[in-house]
Amino acid sequence: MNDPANSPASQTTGPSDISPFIRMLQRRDILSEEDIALIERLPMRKVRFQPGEDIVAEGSRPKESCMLLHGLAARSQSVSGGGRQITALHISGDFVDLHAYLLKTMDHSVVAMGPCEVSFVPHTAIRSVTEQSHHLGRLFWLSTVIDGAIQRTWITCLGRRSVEQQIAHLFCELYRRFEAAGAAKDFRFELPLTQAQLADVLGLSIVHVNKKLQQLKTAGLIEWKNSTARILDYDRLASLAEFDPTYLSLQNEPR
Amino acid sequence: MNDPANSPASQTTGPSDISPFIRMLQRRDILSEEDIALIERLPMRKVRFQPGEDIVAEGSRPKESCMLLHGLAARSQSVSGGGRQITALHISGDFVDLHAYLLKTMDHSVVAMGPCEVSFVPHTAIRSVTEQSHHLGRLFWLSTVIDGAIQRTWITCLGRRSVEQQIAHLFCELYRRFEAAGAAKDFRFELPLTQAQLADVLGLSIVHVNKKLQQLKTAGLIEWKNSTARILDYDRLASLAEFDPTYLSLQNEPR
DNA sequence: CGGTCTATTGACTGGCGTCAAGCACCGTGG
DNA sequence: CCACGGTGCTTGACGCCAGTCAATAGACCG
Repeated sequence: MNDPANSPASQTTGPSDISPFIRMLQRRDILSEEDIALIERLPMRKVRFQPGEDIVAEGSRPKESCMLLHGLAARSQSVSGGGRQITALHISGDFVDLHAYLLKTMDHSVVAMGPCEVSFVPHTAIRSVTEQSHHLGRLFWLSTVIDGAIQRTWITCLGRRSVEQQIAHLFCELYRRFEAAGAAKDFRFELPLTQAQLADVLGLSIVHVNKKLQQLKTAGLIEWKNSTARILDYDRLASLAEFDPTYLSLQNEPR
Repeated sequence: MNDPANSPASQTTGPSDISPFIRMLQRRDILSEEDIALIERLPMRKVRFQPGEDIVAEGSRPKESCMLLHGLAARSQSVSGGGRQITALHISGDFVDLHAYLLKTMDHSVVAMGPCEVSFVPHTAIRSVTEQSHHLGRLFWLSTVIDGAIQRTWITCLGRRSVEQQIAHLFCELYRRFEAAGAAKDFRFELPLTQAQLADVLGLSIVHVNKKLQQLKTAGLIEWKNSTARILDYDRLASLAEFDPTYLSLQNEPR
């Protein structure tokens, strides 16, 4: 089940366009010319992945971290019996497994949901940049800390919210994140997930997710077909979910 | 419900003993004399809290972060209807809300479970230390990243494990963390939680937690009374929980 | 045109929440 | 000394939510 596609990931050489990552940082704080130059000089190895492929394997000890330039990726932990739980979703501009720079051993895998374009950055280069710019060091740190804030919110959703609320909350979160990344507007965004993958996010069975999705659709709150999601009534959806975007740290503040 | 005790937190002056924090860092990497000196010179404000008191309030914008010197504390998010979810448990030596240094606004509160002794460290001092020592900067970062790893594991437990497994997993995790902190041995540790608080950790009702605890007790796996927990058969408990301590990063490695 | 993947729907079962009652313990005050 | 209220733990009855099993239909592909 859920085995990665066996076609090898295609590796491309040449310069990567890391502007999604720079824009992500600039939404959080002002970058100096030197900071931007440091990032642009980061050595990178660009790789494309097909849906379902492993980008980083659970249990491995990578020597580089991956930045997602395009697509949707997830962190996934497997459990006995073939099941799995998705613990994070990442979009274009996210420095997905930056934490592995310090953790050394992967306690989960990073998987491509849709087609993904990824840049691998050596840990030695990350170290060098953070030692040359305290400010970039803090922004890298911030990136992992925001991931943690999102994870806390997911814990609360899993533990204390109804399934409708969980789905509604996830749609609100993803929309706000895509919107901030410039990848969504007018309450519409690309969501290349299957219902089975969504079930792995929510910790539920496929059947149940399907039925609850129907309810949200017939209630006129969301649409979702052909990998395109649309929020029909954001205010009602957010109030159903008790969604408060503070945890996403979308405000630009000096760090 | 769950209102903090109305007695004001007692504030003490004088030097704090931050050795629990230093020991925590030393279990993860080697500290130089200079690093230790930098930490010992950190300005601190030591405060005691009674069970149930708020150490840091949800929604606040603290100018200092708190280090837990003694006791058990939790991060808690409240939901409508008076419920709450505990998203993390912290023990002696943990730099509990270090992430607030970068996040600025608290998306959750920090609450004392048992009696707690806390040191507040100004964010300006944290910044100064991380700019004086890249190594300490990485270790501070690491501390927040390990918190994230624990949160991921909790997500997987909430989403994809049975209640027995969740409780078993939590007992294994806490024992290994207490043991590493020197606060537990022989499979015995202090766990000053009520079953209601444990229910808020697991996202379950009090009644159900109680019944599943009985099962683990009658199965001869754990004991827990008078705030003292004991694991009777660690191997069976860990295998029931599918517990793999990798995510706790208990290995000492250069970072 | 068959095979695989995804979405959908129904029937049945079991897990977990809610409500409720009762017990044990403890500190307070008559 | 005992009555008391508060808190935490325990247990049973009942109902709903979510999982499992199963079957069907549509989309895409070889």
